[in-house]
Amino acid sequence: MARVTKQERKDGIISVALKLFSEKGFYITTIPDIAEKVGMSVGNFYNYFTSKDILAKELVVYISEYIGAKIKKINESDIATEKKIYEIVSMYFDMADEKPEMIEYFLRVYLSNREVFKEGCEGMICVSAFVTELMIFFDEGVESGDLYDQDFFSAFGLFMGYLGGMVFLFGEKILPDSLSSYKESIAQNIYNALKAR
Amino acid sequence: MARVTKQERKDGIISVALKLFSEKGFYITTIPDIAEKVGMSVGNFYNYFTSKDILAKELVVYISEYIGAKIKKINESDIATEKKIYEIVSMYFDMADEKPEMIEYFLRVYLSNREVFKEGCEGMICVSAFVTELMIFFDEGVESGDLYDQDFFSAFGLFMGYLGGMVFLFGEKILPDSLSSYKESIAQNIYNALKAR
Amino acid sequence: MARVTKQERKDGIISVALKLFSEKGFYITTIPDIAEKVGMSVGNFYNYFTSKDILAKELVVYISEYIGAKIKKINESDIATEKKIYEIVSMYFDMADEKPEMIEYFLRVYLSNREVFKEGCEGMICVSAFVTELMIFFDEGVESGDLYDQDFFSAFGLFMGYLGGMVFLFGEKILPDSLSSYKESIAQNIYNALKAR
Amino acid sequence: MARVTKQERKDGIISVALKLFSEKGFYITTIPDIAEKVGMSVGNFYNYFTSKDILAKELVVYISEYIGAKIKKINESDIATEKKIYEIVSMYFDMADEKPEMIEYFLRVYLSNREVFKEGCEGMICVSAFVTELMIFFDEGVESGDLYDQDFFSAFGLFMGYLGGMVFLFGEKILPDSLSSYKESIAQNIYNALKAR
DNA sequence: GATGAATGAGCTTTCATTCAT
DNA sequence: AATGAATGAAAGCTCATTCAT
Repeated sequence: MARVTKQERKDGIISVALKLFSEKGFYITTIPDIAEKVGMSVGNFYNYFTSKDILAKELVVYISEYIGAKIKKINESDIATEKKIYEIVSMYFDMADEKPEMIEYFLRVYLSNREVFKEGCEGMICVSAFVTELMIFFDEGVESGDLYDQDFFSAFGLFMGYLGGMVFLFGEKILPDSLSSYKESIAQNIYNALKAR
Repeated sequence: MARVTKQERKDGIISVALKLFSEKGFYITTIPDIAEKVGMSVGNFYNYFTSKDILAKELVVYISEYIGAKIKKINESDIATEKKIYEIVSMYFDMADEKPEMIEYFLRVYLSNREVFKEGCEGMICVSAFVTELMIFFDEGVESGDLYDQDFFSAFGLFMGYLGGMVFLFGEKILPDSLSSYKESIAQNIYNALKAR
Repeated sequence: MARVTKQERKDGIISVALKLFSEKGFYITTIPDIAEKVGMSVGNFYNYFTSKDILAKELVVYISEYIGAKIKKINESDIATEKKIYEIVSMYFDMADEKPEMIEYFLRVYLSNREVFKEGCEGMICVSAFVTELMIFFDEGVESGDLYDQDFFSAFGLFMGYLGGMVFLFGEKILPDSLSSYKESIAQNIYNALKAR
Repeated sequence: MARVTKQERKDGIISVALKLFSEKGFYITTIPDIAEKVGMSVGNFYNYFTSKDILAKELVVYISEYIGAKIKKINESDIATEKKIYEIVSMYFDMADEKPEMIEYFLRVYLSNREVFKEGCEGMICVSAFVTELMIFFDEGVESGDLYDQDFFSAFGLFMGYLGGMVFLFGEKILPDSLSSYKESIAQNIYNALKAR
């Protein structure tokens, strides 16, 4: 009778790797580091992920799907576009507070180590779950007449760049206040930038 | 007569390192890589920079001062705040076009490899030249009644996150058009977000 | 069935390192040198000793305990103090003949490379097993009325300095005869110097 | 008008090298270290000593002659052999107090780094000035009937091993008292060991 | 004599990955 | 599935020595 199933082991690795990669960086974190913290042998690690790079890529997909699901829920809720913006900002900042690994991994590992994701994550492949939902949000906002009809990437860059930037500043302990306290003003700024004119 | 002065050598290293670090990443780029491309021996490299980390830190300062000077000029010009925003966006995107190493270094090396900059670049020390100028821009905009008086970091995060995000998308070859073509709409979005209300 | 146990591997390294360090010196001997002679890879060496310095320190302790045990046996034997001196001299010279690495390591590596042993071997920490036994010998000699009651370190310096000096001269091939042939006269000299007066 | 003569420069190097080699060890001390402390360029250093090894060898000769001269004076003085022993011990310990570099260099550099002195200092070549004087001391002592007629090297090993051992213990800060306070008892011990019987 | 930038071999150490058990 | 010893290429960095000026 196995103590842990294969999936549980995999989840264990994902959880530990996310933490270590986001805290110490991709190159600083070693496979022995991860294996030890998971409580398994180095050799066995390779039964679950065939390389360090593969692990890194699976992590992006994992996060993308996780955030994508959250945005999907917001998209499907019956609230105004302006409110949706607030909800997305709120969700993002709450996550940065509660599961900082995810956002930090995104910012510090995925966005920065091109070499690692070059093969297998071309364009937005590994991140499509999450991008697609934002696309839906934006399209619906335009369709409903709430948002100005502009290039999607400009809107996307604003949204994600802004949120990422704030989380980054927070991570650097540069922000004077909690992330939460910025939710309102930032949602407002985004809405002002994107709203129909 | 000396072929190259000491300063020229140093500049050569800076230029090559900027290119390699931003293209291949900090950890992938080796000192032998840099030395070879500069055309000097590994040992001699260390006569100019006492460690790889030190080199990385000097590069941030170098870039920060470079961009800071550009923004300073815009700050000092006699144009409306809205126009200034456009000028900054324009300068940033032009730089990303012509000297992509600088922006890329910022995004991919400085912002991501915390370990490297932990000691010596605490907070915004190494980046102050550039942050200070943006602060001045913002303060003057508020004072003149053009911009809404909000937390500086929120405005800063919007500005830099947005621009960084767009350059990132461009670097990933995800943008359908040139960066230049986005100047107007992005400047507009930023202005809409920050303007007095 | 495992070819070699982990302890056997460690012993193999100790034995080879002792030989090389004592013959060629600490700085001249490289880890690749050691690994090759043991028949293992450089990387694997570090699974047994986490650094060259650590190896050096473990070697001193190893030798100190080895010699300490020998002296202990002599201390516990039921013979006169004068005879004990002879036995110690004899044991020391025999060792210098049969396992010259040990004594040479002591003289040429431990006593000379302060930098290496500064941290972790302060005072006589790494060498206490052996010093303690000599202390016991001396105390018992004084107590039994055989030895003159003087400062321990003076007696210690005489004993070890003298023996070390002779082994050194021998190692330099300066001595006209074998070490063995000096046993009697040197034991006599030591006894004359230390005996009750 | 030259500020310093060639010989003065050489003396400067000798003095600095002696200090650094004895304090930090032969391999830890670099030529740039020495050159800087002397106040000259690395390149110029090589105009005075053609290699690091050569410098090391010249230093031994220098010290050997220095100590040899001191012993010579004692040898030539009109005092009893017992008193001469005391004078030599006293001179040695005073030197260890006032110019510790010399003794330390002997113990930690010359006696330990065989590789360095292998060629050019075979046997006792580099150290003959000093050994010769001790030999004279011993021969005269025997001739005068004060000392027991035994193998010179045994007497030499006792003398130098003992003194070296004490200075070593002192250098390690293991001795409870000053070296000076041991002069009497050690001279006594040596005399007891060597005197006619 | 004097300078110090330049060389390059070589050192210690790390780590992704493999594989016999 | 699981272990962890083993591999070996490669990294950052040092330093004795040279040589153009």
